[in-house]
Amino acid sequence: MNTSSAGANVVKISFKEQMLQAREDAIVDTVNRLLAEKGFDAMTVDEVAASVGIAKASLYKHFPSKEHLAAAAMVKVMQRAQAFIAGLPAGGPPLDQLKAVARWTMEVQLDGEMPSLPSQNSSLRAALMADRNYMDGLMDVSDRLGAWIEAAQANGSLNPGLPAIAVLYTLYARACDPVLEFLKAGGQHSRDEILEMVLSSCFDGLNAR
Amino acid sequence: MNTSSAGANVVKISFKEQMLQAREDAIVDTVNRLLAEKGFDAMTVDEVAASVGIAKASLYKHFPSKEHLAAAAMVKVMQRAQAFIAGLPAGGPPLDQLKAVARWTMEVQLDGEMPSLPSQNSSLRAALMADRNYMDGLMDVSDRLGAWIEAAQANGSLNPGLPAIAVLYTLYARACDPVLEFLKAGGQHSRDEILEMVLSSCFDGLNAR
DNA sequence: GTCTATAGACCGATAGAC
DNA sequence: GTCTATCGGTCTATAGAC
Repeated sequence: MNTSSAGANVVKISFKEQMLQAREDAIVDTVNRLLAEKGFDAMTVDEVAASVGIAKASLYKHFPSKEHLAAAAMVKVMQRAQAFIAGLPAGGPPLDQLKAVARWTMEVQLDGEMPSLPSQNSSLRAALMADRNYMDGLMDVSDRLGAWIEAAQANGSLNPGLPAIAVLYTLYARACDPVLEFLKAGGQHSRDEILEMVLSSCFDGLNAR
Repeated sequence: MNTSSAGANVVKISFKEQMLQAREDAIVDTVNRLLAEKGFDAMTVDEVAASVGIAKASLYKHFPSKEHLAAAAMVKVMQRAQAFIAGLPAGGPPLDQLKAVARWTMEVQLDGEMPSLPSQNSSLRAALMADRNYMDGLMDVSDRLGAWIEAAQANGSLNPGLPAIAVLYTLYARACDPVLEFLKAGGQHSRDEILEMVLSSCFDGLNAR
């Protein structure tokens, strides 16, 4: 095998992989949208295949089960979160960083891009816990948020009476806060107003200050 | 028909109805527990029948569909909420009343007695909206909470910058706040500590005061 | 003997999986 | 495109109350 044919081979493999990757991206995007729209249980694999425009059998060439499809969508969202966090201007007040992340999370949900998974489904939980990419992303995000939480508590901007883990969970919970969809469905407030209200109730609380 | 036979008839009917009512209560309690444990989609009608200890066909003598089973469970929870609200000492500070209701809601969830329904399921939504008892209960509770919210905002204890509807939704959302289950699963905090933390983050906010 | 309610087999639809 | 499992919902034979 000479250099030129080897080169062609390399290009061909790369191209093929690129196609596979592109289709996988299309699948994951579709799954992500369907998960956000209808939730895991209501989403069917047939629907995914039809929506992507490929045969159901082809889906199973990429992902071995419905759970793995959902896990792939979660991985992608987690990577988006990591990218957002990495893109934040470093050195800002930790409280502002936390607020920015909370706001971003809610924006993703309002935009219909946040997969909604049943927290009780055990097979799904197992698939997520077994997914290295997901768990690594989760750990990474948790570490970064945890550091900001502790820094914000240390500098007196965040309530030091709450355990950091409780604060972390409270921030994560904004990703599936039903208040957002309720207010959106009410139609009485703009997207920005909704974001401000929920962000305020989260950080400032319901009490008067 | 003479008086004595009429009397016997009345007693007999009453007894029969009592049996039916007792079984219906058993069904609703079982449904409530299963809904809290596994959610609507994962709960099967066969499972309900087996758990109650009756035949599935007998279930359908009481409730015409799975959705109506869930609606019945929701009605019962709503009635419990109404009873709790009615039992609150009248005349207290409205903010305290709201906190008491929020705490009660979270206790119900922590005790595994809060049905978890998918908010996206349209047939379930339709069944709930069509259920007079449920809607009446929801309106009643919303009216009472709404009055307290406005009173608390008027007396300066609750942030008047938030629309009352946003406050109401935020309180309702405590009934399905995943932070409770996360903290409980963590095992690092007692039930009371968890309640205090979430209640504090809800009313006082995450920020330092 | 009649009548109701039950138990449990059964059906059609649909999902995931291959 | 097929296969199998499972689910919501129905049907029928029967047991027991009266």
